[in-house]
Amino acid sequence: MVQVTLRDIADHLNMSVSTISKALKGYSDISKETRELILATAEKMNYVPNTSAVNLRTRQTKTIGVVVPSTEHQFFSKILSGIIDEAEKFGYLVIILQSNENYNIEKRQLQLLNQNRVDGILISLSNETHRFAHIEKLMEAGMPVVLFDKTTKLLSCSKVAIDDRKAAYAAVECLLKKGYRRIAHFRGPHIPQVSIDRFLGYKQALADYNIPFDASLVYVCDKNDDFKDGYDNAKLLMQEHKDVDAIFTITDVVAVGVMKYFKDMKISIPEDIALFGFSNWFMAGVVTPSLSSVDQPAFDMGKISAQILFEEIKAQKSKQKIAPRDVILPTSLKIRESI
Amino acid sequence: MVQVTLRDIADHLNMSVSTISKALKGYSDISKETRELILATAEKMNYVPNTSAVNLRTRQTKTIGVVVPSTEHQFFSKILSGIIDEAEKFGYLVIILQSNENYNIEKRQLQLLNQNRVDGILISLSNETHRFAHIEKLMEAGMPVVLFDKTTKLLSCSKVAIDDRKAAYAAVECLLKKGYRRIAHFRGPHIPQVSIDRFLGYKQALADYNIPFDASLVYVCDKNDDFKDGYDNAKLLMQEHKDVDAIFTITDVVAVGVMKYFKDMKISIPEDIALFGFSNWFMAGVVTPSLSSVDQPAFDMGKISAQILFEEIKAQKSKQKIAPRDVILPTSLKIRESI
DNA sequence: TTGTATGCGTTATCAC
DNA sequence: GTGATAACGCATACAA
Repeated sequence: MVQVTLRDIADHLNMSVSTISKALKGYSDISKETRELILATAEKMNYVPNTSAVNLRTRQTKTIGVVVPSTEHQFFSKILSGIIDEAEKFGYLVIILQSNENYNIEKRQLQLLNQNRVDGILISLSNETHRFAHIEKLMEAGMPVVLFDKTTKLLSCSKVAIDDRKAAYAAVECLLKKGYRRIAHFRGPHIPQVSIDRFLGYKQALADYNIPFDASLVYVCDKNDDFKDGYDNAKLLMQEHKDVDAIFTITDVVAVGVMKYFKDMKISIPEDIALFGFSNWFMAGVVTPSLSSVDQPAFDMGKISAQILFEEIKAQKSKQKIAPRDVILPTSLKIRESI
Repeated sequence: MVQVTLRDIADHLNMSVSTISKALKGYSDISKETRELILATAEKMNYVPNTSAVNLRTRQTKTIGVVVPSTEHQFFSKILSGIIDEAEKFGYLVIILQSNENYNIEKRQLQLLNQNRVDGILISLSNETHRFAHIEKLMEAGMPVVLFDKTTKLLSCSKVAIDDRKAAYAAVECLLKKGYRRIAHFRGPHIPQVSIDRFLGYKQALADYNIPFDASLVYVCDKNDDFKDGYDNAKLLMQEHKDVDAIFTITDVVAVGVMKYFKDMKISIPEDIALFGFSNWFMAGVVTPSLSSVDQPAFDMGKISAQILFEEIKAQKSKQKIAPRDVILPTSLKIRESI
C-alpha cells in the first residue's frame, strides 16, 4: 500500500507541506488559486490522508468501540445497525468486539479498545459481569462510556435501556387479565439486571393480583442457547407442573423453544397453555401460533446510545463536565394468538 | 484521556525512551534487571501503548475492514461473528460498515477504510454493484481484498462462497424426485451472482428432468425486505398460477413470508404446495411446518475469509505474491416437513 | 499569503 | 547494555 503524502504533493508543486495541509483543510489564509491548484493536484495524485498520523497529531481517532455479548442475536445486530448508521452520520468508525458473555473476555476487549485510543465506548454487559472495576478505570481515565441494554446501577455513566420491570409487569398483567392464574416464568441468568428486573416485574404483577408467588414456577435460562433453554425448561415444567396455564419467557427465542417442545408433545397454545415472549423480533408475528411479545426498540437503542456517546465525546473535548443521562426507551405489548 | 507514554516511564526511571521501548518489546540487548524494572514500572504506571503512534511508525494498523450489505440479516451476523472471532486470534481488530445494498455507499465505505489504512478488506458486494473499479483501485494499490458470499467473477482476488448453482440444483432436484412438477422460483435481484446462480441451478434441474422452463413462474424478490417479498409474491403467484405445486425461494425468510401468506389463505404446506428455502437459519427447523432448506456454513464463511485475508496480509508484508484463492464451501440439504 | 519549526508517541539505526 | 537521533505523516503556532 504505497500512499501519497502531503510531502509528495508539496514536492510536486514546489510548495511547503504546511501550505498543502492548510489548503486541504480549507484554512482561510490560503489564496483561492493555490487552494484550487492544490485541491486539484491532491485529487489527481490520489491523495488520501493517513489516519494514523492524523490521529496521533489530533489525539483523537474518530472511532468508537462497541462490546456486545454476541453479534449473532437478532436483537444485538439491530442495535449494532443503529450504532453504525449513527456513527456514520457523525463521521465515526465503529470497532465491534464480542464478549461471548464472558467477563474476562469483556475485560480484555475493553483494554484493546483503550489501547486503540477509541474516542468512546458503548457496552452491553456480559451475563457474567458483576464487578465493574474494568469499566470504572476507563471512566476515571476520562474515556466516555455509555451502557446499553445490559446495564448496571453500580456505574455512574450514561445508560440507555428499557424499563424491564414495568414491561414485564405489563406482560404478566395482560395474562392475568385474560384469566390465567398459574403463570410460570422462564427467567434469564441471575446476574444481569435485565433478567432480575423482568423477574421482579413478574413477581409484582402476581402480587398485585393476589396470586401467591411460587418459586418452583420460575425456571432459569442460562445455557447461552435460548432455544434449547426454552425447549428443555418446557419439558421440565411439564414434568413438574402440569397445572400451569401460562408462561412468560425472558426472550422470544426462549418462547420459540417452548413452542417447539409443545408442538412435539401436541400441547396446544394457547388452549392448553398460553405464552408471552419478550423483544418482539419479527418471527414472533410469523410463527404458528403467532407469539405475543413485549416490543423493545432495538435499532433506536443503538442509535440513541451512539448519539449520547457523541455528545459526551464532544463535551469531553471542550473539557466540559456533562451529567450522565439515563434514558428509558418505551416498550409496548404486541398481543397475538399465543395468549 | 490522559495516557502515560514511554517518555513518562523514561523520566520516572531516569532512563532513555529507547531503553524503555526495547525492554517493553523484549529486545535481547537489555539487561535482565533493567528489563524487569521497566516492565514492573510500566505495569504500575498503567502504561498502554498508543496505537496511533505504533501504526504510524510500523505502517500497519492491525485492523481489517468489513463491508456487508446489512448487519441485521442473521446470515451476515453469523459471518461477522466468524470474522471477529478469527481476527481476535490473529490480534486484529474489525471495523464493520454496511452498504445497505447501495453501490455509492459501498464505494464510500471502502474509501473510508482505505483512509484508515486498514491492513485488509473483506467485502460482500451490494445487490446494486455491477462495476468494480472502486475495488480494483484498492487492489492495484496493494490492499489485500477478499470477497465473500456476494462475489463476482470479474474481480481477480480471493473469494469464499458456496456453489450456489449446485446447491440450488440439488434443492430443485429434491423437489422433482418427490414428484413435484410445476415448480416456481422466487429469485433474488438481477445483479448479484448468487441469485443468478441459484436461478441457473433451478433452470438446469428442470431441464435435466425434462420439465419445460416457464419464465412466468419466476418471481423476483428485490424489495430489500425478504419477508414482504415472499408474502407479496406468494399472493401474486396464487392469482396467476394456481397449478403450481412447489416453490423454491432464494432465502428462508422469503419462504417464511410465503408461509405467512399461505397460512392467511389456509393453503396448506406441503399438501397444496411444497416449499424449499435457502440458508437454513435456525428458524427453518422451528416454524410450522418446518422448512426444508439448503444449509450453508455462515460462521465458517466468515472464519475462512478472515484466515485467507490474514495470509494475504502476511504475504504482502514480506513482499510475496500469492495467487488468489477460490474457496467453495460445502452445502447440504436439510429435508423437513415443507416438502 | 506562504513557509519554518516543532511535536504527537513510537520504533529502529547507530554510536558510545 | 544503554542512549542519542531520526523518521513515520500530519497539524499548527509562529515567523516572514
